[in-house]
Amino acid sequence: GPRDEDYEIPPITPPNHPEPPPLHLMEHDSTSYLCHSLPHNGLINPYSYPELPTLMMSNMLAQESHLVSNQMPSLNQMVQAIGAAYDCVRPCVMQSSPPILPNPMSALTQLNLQVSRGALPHGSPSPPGSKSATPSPSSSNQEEEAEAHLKMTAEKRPSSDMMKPKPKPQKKKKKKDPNEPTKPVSAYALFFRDTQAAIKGQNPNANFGDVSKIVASMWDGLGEEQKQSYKRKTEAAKKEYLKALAAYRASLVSKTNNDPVETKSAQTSQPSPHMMPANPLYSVQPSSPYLGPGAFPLADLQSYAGHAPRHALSQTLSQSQMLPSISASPPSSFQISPPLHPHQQLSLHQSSLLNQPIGMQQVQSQPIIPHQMGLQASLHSPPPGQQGFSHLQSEYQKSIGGSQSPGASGP
DNA sequence: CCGCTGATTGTTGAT
DNA sequence: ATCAACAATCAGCGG
Repeated sequence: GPRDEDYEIPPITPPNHPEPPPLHLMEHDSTSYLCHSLPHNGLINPYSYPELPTLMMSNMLAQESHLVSNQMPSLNQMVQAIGAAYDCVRPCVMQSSPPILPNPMSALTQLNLQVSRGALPHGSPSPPGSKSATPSPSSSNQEEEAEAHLKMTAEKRPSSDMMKPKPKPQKKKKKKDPNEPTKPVSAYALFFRDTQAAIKGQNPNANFGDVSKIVASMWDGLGEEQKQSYKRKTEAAKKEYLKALAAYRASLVSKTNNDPVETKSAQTSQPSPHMMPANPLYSVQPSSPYLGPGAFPLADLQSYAGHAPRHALSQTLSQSQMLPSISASPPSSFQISPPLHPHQQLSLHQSSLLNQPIGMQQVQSQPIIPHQMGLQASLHSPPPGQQGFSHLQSEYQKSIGGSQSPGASGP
């Protein structure tokens, strides 16, 4: 795969971790060249999810928790070191520490922070999007070049001649019949759609690239169960899509044969009496549309964050973050998002709709229900904006040590 | 027939 | 309509 290339294998394995961690630890991120050393730390902290995790992953929670604690110290150190090296690092560290916030937001917040950094007020070297910008000119030159070369080679040479079915070069989108039924979006796309809103809401500054990375990380960290849930939806949609497609084709054929004029009526009636014609997909998915954007995702977001993104996220975050917060405008980008917990609702919905294991688990294992409710209530009312949680922010900071200054807070 | 690879598609938002 | 990063999916070809 494309991104595999990057995986260069982490030069440094986490000394502290005896076992290969489930996820975050190992992140050999692709872009590690930027800052290998601190990969996880950045994430780790941020991802320490206190109670959210219960969402879906019970076991992970346990593991991670302990992991987090272990890493915390190292994280600080690393950060410091890194900071020294790269001047930008401190930010990442900061908030990571909250040991256990009562609210789920913690994870989310962290996430935000990371992301927010992307906004970079001024000159920041290398936003995620601008890969070519190359943050470190001298140091990674060779590597970069090599990489680039490799890429190019791969891109151009490799299979171009060899295997390239390439029946039709169609560079970009091929026109599709407008009438043709839309293909069901992939599980990932679905997930992206949902999550993206939440992420953006929390980090307005995050650009598409950042969001994409985060989402990817989340997706990666997403429990299989959850993934499956998405997949199920997709599958169902696909099924219907197939049907619709068949119908569409049939109608098309008939249309061709018969009368073009009948297109409309043919479509409508042909497709299947019992199924919906226009967009089977949407009708199928109860999740996003009904609950609303952000509902599920948000909750998930937290859990995802906690889960520990494998690679990109950490890197991305660390990179970006570092620069911005350097000086001191933490709060600006760092808005804590309202802990909306629509998640609960969602779970219920899902479970009822498609017996979701997740939801059940949550309820069972998570006694926090009351807690959540409270949060929900508070969050729910206020707009997704950032006002409602301002106090939260304070609290959060407080708990973590007031200032995010890395050096300041010693172990 | 299965696996691998490349190309395509989809997500949002800005241009 | 296009692009950004990313993942899923599709299509084609080789063993």
